[in-house]
Amino acid sequence: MQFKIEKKLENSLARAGTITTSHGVIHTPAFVAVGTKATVKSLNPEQVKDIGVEMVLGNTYHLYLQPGDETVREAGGIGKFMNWPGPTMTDSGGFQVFSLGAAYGKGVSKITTITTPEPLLRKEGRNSSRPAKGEWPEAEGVGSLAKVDDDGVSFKSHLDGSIHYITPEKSIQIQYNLGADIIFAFDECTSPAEDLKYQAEALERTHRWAERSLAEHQRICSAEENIFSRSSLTPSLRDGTPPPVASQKIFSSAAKPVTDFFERRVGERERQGEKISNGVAIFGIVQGGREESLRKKSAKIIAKTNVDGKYFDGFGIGGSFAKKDMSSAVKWVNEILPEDKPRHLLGIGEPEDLFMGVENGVDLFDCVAPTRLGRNGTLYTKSGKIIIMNKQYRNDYSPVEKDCGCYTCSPRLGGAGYTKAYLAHLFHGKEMLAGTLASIHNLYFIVNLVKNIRQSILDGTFFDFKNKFLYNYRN
RNA sequence: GCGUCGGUGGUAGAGUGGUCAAUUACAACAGACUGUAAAUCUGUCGCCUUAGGGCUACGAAGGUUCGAAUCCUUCCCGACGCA
Repeated sequence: MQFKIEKKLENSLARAGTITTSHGVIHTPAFVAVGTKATVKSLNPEQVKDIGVEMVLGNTYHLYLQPGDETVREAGGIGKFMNWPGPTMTDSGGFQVFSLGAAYGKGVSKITTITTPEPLLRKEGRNSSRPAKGEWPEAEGVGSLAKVDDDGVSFKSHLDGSIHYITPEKSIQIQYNLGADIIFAFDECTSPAEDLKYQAEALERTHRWAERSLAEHQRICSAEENIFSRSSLTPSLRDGTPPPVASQKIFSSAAKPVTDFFERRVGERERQGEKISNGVAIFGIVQGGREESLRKKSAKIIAKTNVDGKYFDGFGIGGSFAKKDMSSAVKWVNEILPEDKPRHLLGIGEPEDLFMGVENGVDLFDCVAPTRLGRNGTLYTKSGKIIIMNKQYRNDYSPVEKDCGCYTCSPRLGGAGYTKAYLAHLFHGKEMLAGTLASIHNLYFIVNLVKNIRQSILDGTFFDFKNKFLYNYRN
């Protein structure tokens, strides 16, 4: 992976650049489509591509549970598996520590209104030792499906109740099997309801896990280099016989031929003439809640974390934010992180947040909002969000947005394109097409917004564009 | 014509003397959703209201009762059976 900055915007941290991976180029700032279970919900890859998406984000935890990372590896990696030819990244499962753990059943999410510790929301007795095999400590968190200890996280599968233990090493191993271009270190996303003491403890843990993630990444990719580099690729391996001992440790089902997959990757890298020591880039994740000292400390530590001189290739900024805390947290962090590496603001992507993030030095975003809102009947427009099921749209025969270039809004087949009345009808009728057309529009809206933001950086018109857009958007 | 069963809020359908303005589902209306346990979830859903309550309601009209959607009588309507 390579990151190049094309232009920096004066009087801000904003920059426009490119990330090059063996599967293609991402023009940053960019919005990454979320495809948790190796699918951008309701869309096929061609639709995703036509929308203008340049990278898709899968999830370690979800794909590990179903269909299993081994299956994805055998399929040739997440991109090949889902028939998406472009760049991919996988989240480490760190967010599920939060969403299935501290946040479980509490109505707390990425964005909250909580800005002070709320003891009532905290679980009792957490941070104890790892549960014994086959046991789930119900008493320690009512209904919670994730439990953190210093070594890793116990998850109780939401699919079948089975218990799984994921460590930083395990997360990286799974992510290697998933085979994305960019992977993330395993982290703990904390709830803002936790007190400062817990935030600090969790942060220390995240930092230790960052180093362990990086070390495991190094271990695997150097093993991969040894085993699969051209010079050492032995004839027996080409036949698909089991790889040597070193890789058997890495891949539990070593009997299966894995050579094709790696040969393909090696070949691809060589064809592109890239001098990359490994095809997989790893991003470290900065946490620290809303506390300035913790955020800055985290940025410093993650930035300088290295294993044998190998540093993180980029950075994720994680956490559950109160809206008003987000810009300051992002700014604190990006002022410290090395300028020459990409930063990904994890899970954030409302229009206002995109401007805020870019202005404060963010290069990559991902967010479930466009697809989830779309499926649930809320559509982005330049003058704010609309709920398409509302009565007023039942007989509105105009497109969602007149000058929108998305498939849903554009004239097709000699007609005028889809109308609000038609979308309202599809939603009221619970038709599958509803979610698809709405997701296309919303994803296009957000992806295109970020593209326009990028262009405004190149043109030097960022602040003008921002002010005009937000004025209209907020009515 | 005789007999049987039934008529409940926009719909379906519970309730069969007081805890019933009436379970529930659907529809309707409004809202939420930010590294996806989400094609999900929440609220409202007779009328009025100074939000405590007031008023009108379970086909219609009478009646029994302290009290009726619930029991009785007559009528109207529907389904089925027999003529």
